Amino acid sequence: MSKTSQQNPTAETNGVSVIYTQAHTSGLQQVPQLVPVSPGGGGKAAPPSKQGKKNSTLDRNSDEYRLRRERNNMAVKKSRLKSKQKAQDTLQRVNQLKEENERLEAKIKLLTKELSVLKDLFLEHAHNFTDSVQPLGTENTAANSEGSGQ
Amino acid sequence: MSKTSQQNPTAETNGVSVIYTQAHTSGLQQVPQLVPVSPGGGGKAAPPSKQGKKNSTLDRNSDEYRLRRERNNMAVKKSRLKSKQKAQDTLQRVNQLKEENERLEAKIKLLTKELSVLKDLFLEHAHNFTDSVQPLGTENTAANSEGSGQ
DNA sequence: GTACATTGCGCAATGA
DNA sequence: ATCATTGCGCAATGTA
Repeated sequence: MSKTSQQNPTAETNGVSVIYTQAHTSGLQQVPQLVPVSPGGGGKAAPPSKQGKKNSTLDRNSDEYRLRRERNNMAVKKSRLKSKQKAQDTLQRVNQLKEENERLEAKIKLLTKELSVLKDLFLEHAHNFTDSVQPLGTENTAANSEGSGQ
Repeated sequence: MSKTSQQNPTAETNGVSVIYTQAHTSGLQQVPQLVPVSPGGGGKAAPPSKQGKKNSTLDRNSDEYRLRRERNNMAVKKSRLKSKQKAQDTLQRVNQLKEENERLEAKIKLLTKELSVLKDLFLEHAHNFTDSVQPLGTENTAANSEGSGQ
């Protein structure tokens, strides 16, 4: 169910993303200087009207912009890694708990059996036991003290 | 830790994505017909060389393209929802297991105590017990049958 | 080969 | 202003 491929890490998938990640640093500046609406992902680009202010700093060509983008990309990667790690941990926790559960159930089974044996032994010789005890004192036989629990 | 905002569902975040999701249907067709390298997300667009074949059907203007894209977008959304659901289920499973664990531990505690009481009782009257039993037969006293073995 | 499912990635909005 | 999260769309890849 998938686990064998997983695109290239960091680098590009075909040979373009890199350009945008490093281009501005070198002299490649192949950035489209006339992008109409940004065909890419969740990106926007140019609200039909209203661009007479901070556009200078926010425009795609700005170094500021690229810097911000790159930093955010790092943050995103980091965050996603963390998220995946957490998910994996949770999954592991489930297995851990399942194991412990089995362990506990086994122990319960054992204790229950042990208890049952002792109780049977008690009943089996209850008469001899009480016969020999009752006459001597007035002690509590407690044959039913804790019964069969909850 | 986030849960209050969550951008607009389906619709746009600022007023552009919609164009790409529906534009071709209406008459807006503001698609950039000269996109150089695709400034968007993981998108590529034009491997420096080699485009003399299926580009006609794959080009951004193609209705086929938009159809495929839209379908994939749906699939992606669905897949991500499923993924999140699963994660949540896993988390819930953890809590469930933790509860059961506590329940089991409590039971073990109870059983242990019960057993301890019975054993004490046994030892307390062991002599009387054996006195009355041994003479009759050669039965196993079993006072240590299961000991404290875990 | 088509259709859907997953996954890595970058963008932008928004939370902290 | 900085980083962290999150919804979203794209494209590659996997699966049926």
